[in-house]
Parts: sequence; C-alpha cells; structure tokens
Amino acid sequence: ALAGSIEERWQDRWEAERTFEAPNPAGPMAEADKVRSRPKRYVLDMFPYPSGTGLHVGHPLGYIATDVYGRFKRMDGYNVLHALGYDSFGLPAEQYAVQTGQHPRVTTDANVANMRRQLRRLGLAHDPRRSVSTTDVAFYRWTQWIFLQVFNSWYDPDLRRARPITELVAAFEAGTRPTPDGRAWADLSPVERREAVDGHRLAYLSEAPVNWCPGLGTVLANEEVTAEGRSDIGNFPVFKRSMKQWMMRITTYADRLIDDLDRLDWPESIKIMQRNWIGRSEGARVSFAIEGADAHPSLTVFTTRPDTLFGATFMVVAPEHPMLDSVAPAQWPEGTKPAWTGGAATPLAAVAAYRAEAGGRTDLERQSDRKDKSGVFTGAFAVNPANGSRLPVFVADYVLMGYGTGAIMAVPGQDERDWVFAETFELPIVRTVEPSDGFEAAGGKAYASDGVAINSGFLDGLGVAEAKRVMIDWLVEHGHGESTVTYKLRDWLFSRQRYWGEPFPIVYDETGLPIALPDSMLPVELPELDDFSPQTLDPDDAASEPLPPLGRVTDWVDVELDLGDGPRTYRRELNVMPQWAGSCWYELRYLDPTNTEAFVDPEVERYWMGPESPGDPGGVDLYVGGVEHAVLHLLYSRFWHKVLFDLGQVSSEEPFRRLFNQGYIQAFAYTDARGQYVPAAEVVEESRGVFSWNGEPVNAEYGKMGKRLMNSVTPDDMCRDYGADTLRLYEMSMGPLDVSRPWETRAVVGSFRFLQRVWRCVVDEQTGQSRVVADDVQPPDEATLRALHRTIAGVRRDLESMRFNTAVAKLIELTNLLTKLPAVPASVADPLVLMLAPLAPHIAEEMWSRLGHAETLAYVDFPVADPALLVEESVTCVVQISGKVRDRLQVPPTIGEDELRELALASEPVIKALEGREIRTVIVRAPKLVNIVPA
RNA sequence: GCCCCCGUGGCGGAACUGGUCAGACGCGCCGGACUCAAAAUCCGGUGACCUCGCGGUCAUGUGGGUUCGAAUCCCACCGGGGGUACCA
Repeated sequence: ALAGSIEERWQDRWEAERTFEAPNPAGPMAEADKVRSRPKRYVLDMFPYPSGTGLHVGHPLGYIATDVYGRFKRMDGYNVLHALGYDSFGLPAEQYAVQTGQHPRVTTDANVANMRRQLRRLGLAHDPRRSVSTTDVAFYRWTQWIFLQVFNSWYDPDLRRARPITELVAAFEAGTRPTPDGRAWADLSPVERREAVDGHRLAYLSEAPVNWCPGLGTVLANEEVTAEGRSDIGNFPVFKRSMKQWMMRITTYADRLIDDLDRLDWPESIKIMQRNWIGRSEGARVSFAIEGADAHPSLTVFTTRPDTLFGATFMVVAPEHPMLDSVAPAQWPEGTKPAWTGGAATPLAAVAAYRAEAGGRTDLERQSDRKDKSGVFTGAFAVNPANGSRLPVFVADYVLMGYGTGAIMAVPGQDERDWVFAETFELPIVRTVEPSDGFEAAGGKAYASDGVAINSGFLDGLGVAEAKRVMIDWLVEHGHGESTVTYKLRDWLFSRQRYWGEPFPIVYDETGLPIALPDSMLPVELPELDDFSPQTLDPDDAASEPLPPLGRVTDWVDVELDLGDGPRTYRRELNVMPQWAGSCWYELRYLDPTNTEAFVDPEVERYWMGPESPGDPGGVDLYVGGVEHAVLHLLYSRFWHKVLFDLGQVSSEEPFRRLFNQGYIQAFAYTDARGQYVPAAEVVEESRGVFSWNGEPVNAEYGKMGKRLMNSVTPDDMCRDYGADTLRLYEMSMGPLDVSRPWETRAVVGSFRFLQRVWRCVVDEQTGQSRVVADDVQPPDEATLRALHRTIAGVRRDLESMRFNTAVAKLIELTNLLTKLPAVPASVADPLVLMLAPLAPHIAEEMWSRLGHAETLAYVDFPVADPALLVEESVTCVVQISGKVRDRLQVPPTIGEDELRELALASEPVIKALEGREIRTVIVRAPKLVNIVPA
C-alpha cells in the first residue's frame, strides 16, 4: 500500500519532469550540450504486439532487464535511448478484432492503451515521445516509402550490393548490359522494357508456388509455416499453390546475411539457426545429355558430391519439373522393368498419373512415406558425362522442385534416399567411396562419410575433398558443369490477402504491370472498411481463391491519378504487407519519430547506430528478446537494413549489433481427472508433489504461462500486492536472464522482505525520517567499508554483463550486514540506495529524497569502487595434502611463493598429517593455496 | 535422423580463466521471539548418511579418463529442452 503511493508519485514526477527523454544530436529533439558531454547507448526491446488479453508476468521480463541496464548506464554517464512502441498491424490483431466483432482500429487502440497502462505501472524509464505504432499513418507512410526503395532497386551481383533501379535502366540504355533476349534496348516495346526491369527489382511480382492457407484466407511466408505444414497462427492446413504474389529478393543477400553474422555479438545458437535457415551449401551443377530429346537436350542437377558422379546410376526429377512436359517417349523403351511403370501403358500416362497424384498430396503426406519411396520411370535416359553410362530418368516426389534445380543424379552408394529408391526399383548400386572398416558388416548401406574413391576412373585413390576439386575441374574443362552454391532460403513472400496491414504504394495500368506511386503520393491510407474480415473459406479446400478484403472497397480500388502522362485510371494493389514490415525498421523510427521529411535524419541515425570502429557493423547497442524470432523478424530486418545501407540511407550495415535472448517465465498448470485445466492460483499443495483443487486431486504440469493453461499471473496483481519494485526485483533475481524458469508467486515475498529491510536501514519506521547518521558523527568501520566497495565492484560487473540475479544477491548480502549495525553511516547508505536504483527505482528515489537529495537520482553517478578498499589485507590460504584441506593460514595477499611454501610446511596439522612421509611435490598458488603431494 | 543447449539440496539458482570443506542469495521446511491467537515481522537451523558428541563418510545425471587438484577439460552413455527435416 505504501509502495503503491510512492511508486505512483515517482512515476508522475518522472513524467512531469520528462526525466527519461533522451536528447538527439539534431532535429526537434536536439539538445547539443547533453549529447556532446556523454557517450550514447541504444537499448532496445523486441517490438511488442499489443495483445487483447493483456500482459502476464512473463511478458515484461525483458523490458525490466533492459530498463535496469538502461538506468544503470544512464547513471554511469551515458545518453541512453530506451523506448517502446507497438507492432499493431498484422494477423493476430486482425484475428482478435474478428473474434470480438470490433474494428481492428478500435481493438488495437484499446489494447495499446491497456498495455501502456500496465507497463507504466512498472516504472520503465522509456522516452514516451518515441512510442510509435506501426498503424499510425505517420509511421506506415515510411514503411511504404521503404517498400518503394526496395522496389526501385536491384541487386548487382558484381558489386554485391543493391543499386537504384535507374542505374540498371541506364545500363540497358547504354547497351552495357544485355537485355534478356539480347535485342537492343531501343528495339523493345515499352512493356517489354518494363518487364525487363521488373525482372531485377528487389520487390517483384511472381507467379510461383506459395503457401496458401484457406483457413486464414491468405498466403503465408515459408517462415510462417510449421514443420507439420500448418499455419503458425491458427494451425490451419497450408497448401502449395501457384499464385501471383509479391516477393522480396532476400536470396540475393544470402551470402552477406551469413557472412555478417560473424561480425555480430549475438548468441551462437541464433547465428547457427540463421545459418541453417539460409542453408548455404557448396557443390556443383552438372549437365546430363538426354538421349534423343530435342526439346530438353540436357538435364542439369545440383549436387554437393560431384566426386560421386561415377556412382550415379539413375536420375530423378521433381514432379513439377518442366522437362516432364516434353521428354517422355510414346512407348516404354526396351529394358523397362515392370516395377518402373506404375502400371501405366505408356510413359506419358505413367508420368501424368504420377504428377496428378503427387500434386494432390500435402507436405505432411509427402513426408510420411520417407521410408518407402514412390516414383515412376519417365522412359527417358540421360548420359553420365563421366563414363557414358545410360541412366534411366525417374520422376519422384522425394526430389523437390524448390531446391537446387529440381533434379538430381542419384548415387545410391553414397546417399541413403537414393539407396532406398534403388532397392525399391531394382536399380544398380555402385560404391564409389570405400566405406570404413566394418561399415557394411554393421549393416551400413549408403556411405556418406569420408573415404577413398573407388570405381571412379581418374578419381580413384583420392579423398572426398580432393576428389570434389578434381571432378569440378574436369567438369569445367569439358563443359559439363561448374561449381555453384545453393541455398535453402527462398525469396520472401511479401503480400497478404488481409485487411489489417500496410497498403502497397502500387497501382496497375492496363498492362497489368506494377507502377510505383511517387513519394509525393504517400501515404496510401488504409481505407475504412466496416466488413474487414476475410471471406470465409473452407480451411481444407486447397482449390479456393484468395479474396483480398480491400477488393471490396471499389471507390478506393479504381483511382484516377496523374503519374506524369496526364490523369488516367489505375487499379490499386489489393494485397497488404505482412506483419513483419513494420518490425523491419521500427528501431530506426524510434530515433526520429516525428520526422516528416525522412524516415530518419541521417545525422541522428549515425549518432545512435553508426559504426564505432572499422569493421563494426553498427546497430542497436543492446537488443533483448525471445528466441522465437531467430529466423523471422531477425532475418527480415537484417535484409531491409542492408538494402537501406546499400542505398546510402543508413550508415549502419546491421540493425542489431548485440543481441541477448531472454528465457521464458514458465509456470505450473494443473489438470483434473478429466484432463481439464483448473485455475492454478486456487490449487493447494497437500504434501510434496500432491496437489488438490476444491478438494479434488489434480495433476501438475509445467508449461508456458497463459490463458489456455489457466495459470496466468498478471503484473497488475503483483503490483497491487507487493508493488512494482518488488516485482521488478523478483523477476531479476529469479535466475540468469537467458534461462527459462518457473514463476512462483509465494517466492515473491523474499524480494519484498529485502526491500523492507533496506527501507528500515535508511528510514525510521515511526517518524518516517532518515535514520542514517552523518559520517562525522559515526564513520563507517573498516569492515563495512570494505564490504561496501566489494559490493560496488561486484554489482557493477554484474549489471554490465546482465547478470542481474547475482547483483541482487550481492545487494542483499550487504544489506544483511548493515542491519546488524546500530546505525548506517551516510557514506554507506548513499551508495547502497544508488546501486538499488536501477533495480527498484521508486523506493530508491524515495529513500534518496529522504536522505536529503532534492533531485532525481536518475542522473546521479553510479558508485565507483575504491581499488584500495578492494585489496584484502589478509587472505585465507588453504593448505592441502593430496587435495584434502589440512590447515588454513592467514597470509598477506602479496606473499611470495617461497615464503608461503615454508609457512605451509611448518604448519602443525600438516606435519602431523604427513607423519614424516617423503614429499613428492609442493604446488603453490600464492596467496590462496598450497597443495602438498606426499610420495 | 541431423544440429545446438542443458543436467548442482525439497525448489529457483551461486561458484572469476580447473584451485578455500560445492551449495552464495532467495523460496520452502524446522525451531524460537513478539501475540490471547493468527497474519506480518524478527532471530537461529537446514545436502545425505553414520555418531549422544567430537568427528567421519558420501555427494554437482551415470560410467570412464586427463590432472597434484574437476561442477568446470576429454570420451561414452542416460535424461530433458530447442531448432530443423526427403535440401541432393
């Protein structure tokens, strides 16, 4: 209760005094003197989505951590930028609105307001001026502008960077770059010119297989589809369908996205996840001649094992492979085994039937028959360029059109999948790498490890790595192939058939080709639409068509504009951008939220995010958030940032220089006999591990906190019962920030007690006055002073490295020491309060003011340890015999090795324990340890 | 299947680059003070086993190894979590 009023008072005062507004070097928020006198630090939380259900205590964990760190750095003399905005466009917001039957604008605003209230109660030191929302027109105007930047640029593979599209057009015009079909630029029609240019844009329309989710009425990015082939949101079935959609050419940045990970201070696990997702693999492209084919004289495959070319015994193409349209002969060739035909009378019929069957299968069904592979012979033969052997070409759905060339050379001797296929279809198996001893005896089939090449002509005797090199050289020399790199990463599907997102600043003319609106026509505002929900579609109907809600706003769709050649009627793009668009650049808008001339002032961007040394990619100084965005947001935003860097719009090459992954707060949940969840708050523990609810026994589980498991604990309840400071302190002391751990409401009292103890150290509970004594009345004793400075050094180290749990422990230890003193001297109380301030700012401010300070402590210097007081005057030295402690000596820390050895050997218990045995060695680690090893 | 991370009291967790008898700090539990009582608060105890006690033995998932010395390094296994999956 006392905590509540104190906390509210300080929150009001911080707001009134604009305590946490961070000055910029330029623009409307410029305060040159404040900027000049301090180094900067940009501290950032991952962009929250304002959920309709409100926060539980797990949500603010990261926000509290960044706040503690930011407050610490601010006190330590830094200009700290810390702000929080709202990622309020997107599917979840729209789903919530559909559920509640309200317009997403209404629910989003209400959710943001509720979240602001909940977060304000926690005393987070944010600059409120910078709290942008992606749904603000003033924000998404710039999201659209950045989209146009991407649209109006192309990737130059020679320079390895994006360039303005105008430079590409200039190259076409000048003839320094050939047109797609080799004709002169001047001979192309206007439409042909546009198509040629559009083929290079980093944002482009493409008819391609996409993830169609009728249950959501929209297409989804690969990253939004789960391993089970369902939607990340809503868990609806997802189908592969060919559709015309907006794509972003993220694959052109694959190498840079991988390479620059090395320059980032990120958790290794996240880097590994990104590397795996991008999936760079080096290998070779090999062309195989097709016997007697005119339309497709050759078939190109990608392989990471060109060294096994001699072991290729058949070929496989994906069901979607275009060569299948023309390659199948009219009759089964001689030598066709019955098992190859799939029961069809002709290859044409067999291929057609197989393609139809494969097309109707979901990804999940495809995955299920991994053990026994399906496929049919196409009737065609390819020629192995290495040894001239005839290889039957099969079609099978274990080969994916989306990876490599959609065709493989099958090497059953060295590839498990090919081995299975070869066994099923009675195809020959040739080993071209000698397996290790005992491999076959142990039942080993395909051998994928290193070994010596055999049955491989000129490769025989070489190891795998050397054989790869020799084979690639051979392929190049004879014109059969070349070394190449392939990625798992696909281009990013960027359009959604929903309502609640940023409209594209794109219109179409009668050619159906996209036209970018000029900057002057931004923003393209999202039109009001009463019925915003997507057309209801059967979630299992793969053949349904997307119907963008914006298509229903007919007076918005068809628009008359003058784009330079007089007023004409255009049709607007009906799709909206995906959820990720706003979060791809919001950290830049925090820097300069009110700028109407640019998305960010270059000087401001350079100040907060620019590189600080050669090789430094720049970016946010500390970014804290959960691992769930390892490959979504963190990959997309790196891509956008790099495009902006290439175009000279930002000085930093990367958005987030240092990343810290917080763990999750988990919680226990309980189910009754029917398996239903019961309110966890009402469950009582009968005895160890035995729980009941309403007298009924219940089972304990462990999982995420949330409504579904009925185990949410809200920060509001915690603030009401204990105060925000206690909640903050508890969350910081539960364990290391990067580790997940269970919430235990009953343990919160420990943090509460600690704050009370500190309070009583400083404030007289009866009078409310300070009970700290001036140093000239009673100076601190030596031991207290040493403990204080040891604590200062330790707490500084811990806060700097985000080890908040041990920082709290050290403050508790010091406080427990002080409670034993008759009175606390001012020179100890002041630093204690200051050290507590980042963690528990309200109570610290209150004590600071009662200690006689008028100003907020937010900018008071964080205590610095006196090195002289950190040096112990004496150290306990352990004397061991064979690792067992036999004696302890009090010695000066500066004691020499020889002296210590003498001292240890002279020790009474040591002599006794040795019993006159010979000494083999004496290990001395002055000043803390001596280990005597008897013979 | 492959890749990554983790395994310490009843619980959350400490332990700097291998070096004090592992278990800081907190929760819980046990005992005590205050109270008519309870709550709150405060004080003390609390890894296991043996022992009246002094003291001893065993303990960082399991089994080996390296080392004067291992929670920490290496190998194998067991258990848990995450990522990814017919990626050629």
